[in-house]
Amino acid sequence: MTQAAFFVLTALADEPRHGYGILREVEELSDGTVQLRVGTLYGVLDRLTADELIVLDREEVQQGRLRRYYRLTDEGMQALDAEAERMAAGASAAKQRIAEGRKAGGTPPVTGPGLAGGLA
Amino acid sequence: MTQAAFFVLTALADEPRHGYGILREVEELSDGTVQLRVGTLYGVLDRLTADELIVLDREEVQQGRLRRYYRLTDEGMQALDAEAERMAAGASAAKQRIAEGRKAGGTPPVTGPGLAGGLA
DNA sequence: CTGAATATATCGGCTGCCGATATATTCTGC
DNA sequence: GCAGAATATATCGGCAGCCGATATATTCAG
Repeated sequence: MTQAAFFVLTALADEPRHGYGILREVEELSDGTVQLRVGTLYGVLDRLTADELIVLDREEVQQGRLRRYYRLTDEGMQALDAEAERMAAGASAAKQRIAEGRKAGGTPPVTGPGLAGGLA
Repeated sequence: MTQAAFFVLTALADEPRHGYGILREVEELSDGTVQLRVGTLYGVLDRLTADELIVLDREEVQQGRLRRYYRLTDEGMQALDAEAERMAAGASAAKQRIAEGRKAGGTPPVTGPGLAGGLA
């Protein structure tokens, strides 16, 4: 599962949303750190639909604008749950290793010699 | 940052490793859920080196086989830390939404200023 | 009327993952 | 001694997927 797909599923996890709504929701729920692009969205939506992780819930015409709402399937919910689990485990493993690396002495705080040059 | 890059950085977080060692370490630390491929590895290694997130630590010839050890730079450590934070936050957000979606219209979540982001 | 926001969708370029492939040494089993 | 697996490096081409640019259409603010 790609990052984009994960965040689309997450945005749909609590309630059905339409494309543009997903775009804003992803940015909001990630605190602005993830910016799902328009060009990415529809490809992801098509793939997730083909994989039956989401389905077209309904179409509404509101104020002259078409809104196409998608929602998670049970399979999509399970996939998201599993992926969230993997991500949490990965993040946890990384943090643990960072801590181990710091105390392991193998990484002396190299703020001395090499840092003067900075980036090349 | 791609998934592959994240796991390579994680594998290097506690101590320097060589390519083949990274391959096995990623599989082990992810409990077999992530399988970093050989064809993926060297591209990732080159990119991370170009970005100065890792550096070539040393080269050893052990039992006739060349071992090329890489280690994290300070910048790489910071990047990994930041990425782990983002992943933890993403996983946490997903799980929270799954719960909200399941109870579907229950008590609105009172997420105050201190969001449940799983901060370290 | 213009520009921004809302809302949909497509296309081409580029990045990046992965299977296949190549090379070389050591170790295990027969 | 030889075959096959494991260790260890690296490259290449195909394909999937992200993203900027672009197009269309309506509503709202100025």
